[in-house]
Amino acid sequence: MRYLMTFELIEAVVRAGSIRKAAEDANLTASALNRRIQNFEQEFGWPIFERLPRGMRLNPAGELLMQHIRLQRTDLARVQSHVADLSGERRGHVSIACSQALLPYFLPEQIAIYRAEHPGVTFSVNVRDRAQAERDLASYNSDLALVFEPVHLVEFEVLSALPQAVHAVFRSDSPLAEKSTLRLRDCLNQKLVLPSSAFGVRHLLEIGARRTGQKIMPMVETESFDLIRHYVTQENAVGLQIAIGLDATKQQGIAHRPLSERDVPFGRLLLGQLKGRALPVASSKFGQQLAMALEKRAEAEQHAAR
Amino acid sequence: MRYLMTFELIEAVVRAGSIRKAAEDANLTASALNRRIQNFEQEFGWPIFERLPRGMRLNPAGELLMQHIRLQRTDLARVQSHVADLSGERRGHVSIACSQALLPYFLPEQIAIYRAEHPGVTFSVNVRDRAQAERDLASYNSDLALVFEPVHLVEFEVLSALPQAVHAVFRSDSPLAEKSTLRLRDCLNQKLVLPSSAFGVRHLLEIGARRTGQKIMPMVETESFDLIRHYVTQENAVGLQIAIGLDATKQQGIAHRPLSERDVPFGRLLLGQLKGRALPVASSKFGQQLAMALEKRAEAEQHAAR
DNA sequence: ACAGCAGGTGCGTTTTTTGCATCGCTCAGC
DNA sequence: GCTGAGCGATGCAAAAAACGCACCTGCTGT
Repeated sequence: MRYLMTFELIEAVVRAGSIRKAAEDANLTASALNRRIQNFEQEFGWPIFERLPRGMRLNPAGELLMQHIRLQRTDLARVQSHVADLSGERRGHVSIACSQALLPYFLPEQIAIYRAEHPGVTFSVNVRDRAQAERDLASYNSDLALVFEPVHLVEFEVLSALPQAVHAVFRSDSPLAEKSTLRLRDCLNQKLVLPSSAFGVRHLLEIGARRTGQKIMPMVETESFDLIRHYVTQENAVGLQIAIGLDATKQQGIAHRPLSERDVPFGRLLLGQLKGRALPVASSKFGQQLAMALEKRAEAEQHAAR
Repeated sequence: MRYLMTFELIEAVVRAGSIRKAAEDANLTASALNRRIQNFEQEFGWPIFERLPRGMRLNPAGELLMQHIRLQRTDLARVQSHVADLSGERRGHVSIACSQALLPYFLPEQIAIYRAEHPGVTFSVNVRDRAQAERDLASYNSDLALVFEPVHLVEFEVLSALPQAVHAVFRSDSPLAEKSTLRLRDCLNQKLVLPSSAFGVRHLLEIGARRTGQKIMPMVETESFDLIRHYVTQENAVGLQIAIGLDATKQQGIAHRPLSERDVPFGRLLLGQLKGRALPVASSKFGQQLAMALEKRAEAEQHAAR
């Protein structure tokens, strides 16, 4: 889009930190870029950059303008997406920020289902911790967020919620597999493989441990849910994570059982978008599909619990 | 804004209905304008106009684009307003759609109060009936709406509400002035000067008349509240409108009394904006001032009723 | 049949944007 | 305390984009 060029160049300067570097990235001379920015500031009415000896930095007015630029671009994308939709073939791009637990089974399956219907739609999946996922929405870097136990929930519009029990995962020959529900004390005297404290699962466990006066002493602590799932097959240990990241039928040699809600509270897996934002067609429809899938899963889990 | 020129030209074509007329309005030749639009459509990816033998009309894609254009422009105005605000002097423009009853006393006073604080802020006040005020918000033609008994209330975010009794207005020497509250039947046997049926006051009166089985037979029916107020000084007649449009201390020779709520239900005077929209600073602050003024008035009226 | 008005186009002219060379300034490193 | 590298700003000529003019085709109402 030619008429958006100035905005793109401004963003390039923000990224690069100086006109000269940005000009190089954009295949322009520094002088041309410099002039565009000066002209824009004149039209806009105020400077948007601070001129520092070592480059350019946005001033407060520039920060406000950047919000506008991002909104503008994503809204244009939304319009184009709508237009593409009403002219037949659905095209577009869906960007989703999600917790790690969604990566192994749930999201790949859902994306494949959607793309089977609409091959013209592309996806970007970004792993974000529960705080950063919300920031991603607010900066228009992601259309949707699917996160376990989000932190702030301001500017976060919940599209669907799925209660999730914390599950213990272990070798399928472990005696723990004999029970259908585990107590926290069943796990705490085992060798533990846990997510680090930035994660929602760990947060819930700490709550549970505090409530029952027990102490959590992990043997291995990691940021990788993948490592947790695989480590328990190496050593006879117990890992803890949420149900949606586990599927014993798909990984040989492991089993998992929920922890009783009496010991560890349920967490919530939330699907959401930025409050008040109108999503592009593809993102909106994919969000609806996810919401339905989550609901179906909620029913299935409720049924299994009875 | 130079980079918005294309959008303005597109709007001009939409308004004028043809390239040639729009070109004349914009001090351009038809060929130049034609090229800009063709270039834009190429960049956008789809045609946005239908080419008719008698001119141009937006196609569905164009309608979607127009929404984007309007949003874009108002959001830019919001950003500029914010920037102006943080650089000291508050500037900007407030556009408000309002019912006729606000014109004589309430709005002039409020605007004057605001402009005494912030002389850099300009206003546009548009009289709209209760349905059109809501359309004005939706099309970004007005920032705020202050309307009596709005119709749909979809996309309408209520900022403040003031219950309003219907008042009878008459010459100050009328015997009606002796009572503090009037019954509907006190008025219906007088010569009546009423707003026409598009107005909320009339709507409430019809409800009241139907409820009490009486019949409304106006002698003069008008769209001008101003005429109502002045006519009653000419002939010994009774006019009906809402309290906020009346102020006996400011117009000599007239008096007004509320109709009892038992006969005619209270209406609601609502201050609102488009749902989810972020207003420019000036409009937002003026909205807050209006809300406070309405609340103060509500308290005063409640006090007077006791 | 024809006048009137619509959008589209080829081409020369005008305006805007760009690239190059260069200036003045700041600051890290010797 | 000097120096050189890096920064933004600017004068000027070249390149690119936008524009105005003249003219085309197509449709419609009379």
